[in-house]
Amino acid sequence: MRTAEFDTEFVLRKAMHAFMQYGYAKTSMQKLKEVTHLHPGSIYAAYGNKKGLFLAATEQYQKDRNQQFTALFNDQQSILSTLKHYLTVIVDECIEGEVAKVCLLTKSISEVEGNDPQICTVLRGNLNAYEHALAEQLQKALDNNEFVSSKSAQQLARFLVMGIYGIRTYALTNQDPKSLQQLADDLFAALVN
Amino acid sequence: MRTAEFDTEFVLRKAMHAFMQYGYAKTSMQKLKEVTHLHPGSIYAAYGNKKGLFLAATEQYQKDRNQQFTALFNDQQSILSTLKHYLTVIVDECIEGEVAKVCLLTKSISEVEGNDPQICTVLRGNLNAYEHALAEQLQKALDNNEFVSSKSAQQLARFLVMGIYGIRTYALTNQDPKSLQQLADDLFAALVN
DNA sequence: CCTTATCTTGAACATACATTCAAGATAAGG
DNA sequence: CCTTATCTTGAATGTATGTTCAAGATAAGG
Repeated sequence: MRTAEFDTEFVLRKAMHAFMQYGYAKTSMQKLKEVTHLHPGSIYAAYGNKKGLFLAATEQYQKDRNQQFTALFNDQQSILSTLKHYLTVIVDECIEGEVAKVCLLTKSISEVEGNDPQICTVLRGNLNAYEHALAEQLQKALDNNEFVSSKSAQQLARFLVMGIYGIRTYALTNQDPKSLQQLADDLFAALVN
Repeated sequence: MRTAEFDTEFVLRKAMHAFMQYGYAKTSMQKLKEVTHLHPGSIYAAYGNKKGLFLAATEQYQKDRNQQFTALFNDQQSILSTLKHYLTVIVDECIEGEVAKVCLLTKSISEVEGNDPQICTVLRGNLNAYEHALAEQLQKALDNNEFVSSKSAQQLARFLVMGIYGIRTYALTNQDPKSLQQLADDLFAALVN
């Protein structure tokens, strides 16, 4: 008998970043070999194929994101102030030089849509879960009377994710931090008004 | 002497739709051959290579989009009501079955970012021009006193394109027409309030 | 109507890709 | 300490890709 040697989280995070940078199609097995320090045999033994590795990397991404999200929203601040802070975190991520300049989920679903329905379904599920998590927080904020709104938490969450997706896409055309932060501020204001 | 036989606009629109459906990397020359009814020699003679064909298709896309935009905003309606209508047009486009389900520019820049700076620069230019065109319309609406705002036309336009990018991305996760239309309505309301 | 320049055709090419596999290495069990 | 199961290694494979090119076809000019 023998146990696997490589660190799964290390491998998946390295793969994840390659997929974020180059996209699904343009991240070659060659590249994945290099960044993970794994030989083809090991990759195929552990994940089946490139798609399997991608889906595993996606899962790791979702885990890491969830942890970041929970850590932020489990502090003792008001939900709204945490949300405002969360938006600035996203803005910072969008700026050149960050490790996670884009969202792996939206970038991948945009690329793969029309090519691989299976991957799309997985990504859609993850993104819907994200929207749901935001809706939960907004519902709590409404319950706490942190703000009032004519809209439901679900509708507010939908608007919020739309804005977040929009900021991330806009950042591909304009890297000016002030413009991005202003978008985040305008989005927040539109939400609570 | 001899003149080229194929219809440039036909070819570019066919290529354009293939790139929209499959993305830049996953649209093979094989596929482009099929949809354009052109043989490799003709494609390479006319456009140099796959990238050249893509850039030409992008140019055609921009032309077609500009025409649609100008046609909409040159009617005699108020700018705001035209804008509201424009948003519903975009929502309709997002729904499965439409010829142009996604925006070629944002889809491509998202995919190619990190792979091909040259293509990115071209796409960024096109998207900035789009933002600028919206800013012009909003400035006119402000000048006409169609609405008042504490924000500049430029800031409003930025928020608007963010929303449009966001709706298009959100549509990849949720195809429900009512949800999408509601997003468009909320976006419009956030803009003019 | 012949010439010539240019376009069309499609087979051929080199490369890059995802994937496989057999040989070698190594950790756990007895 | 030997056995055996499993992991690691990396060369090899087949396929798909973008691209080239020489031969054939055809429209314009004289």
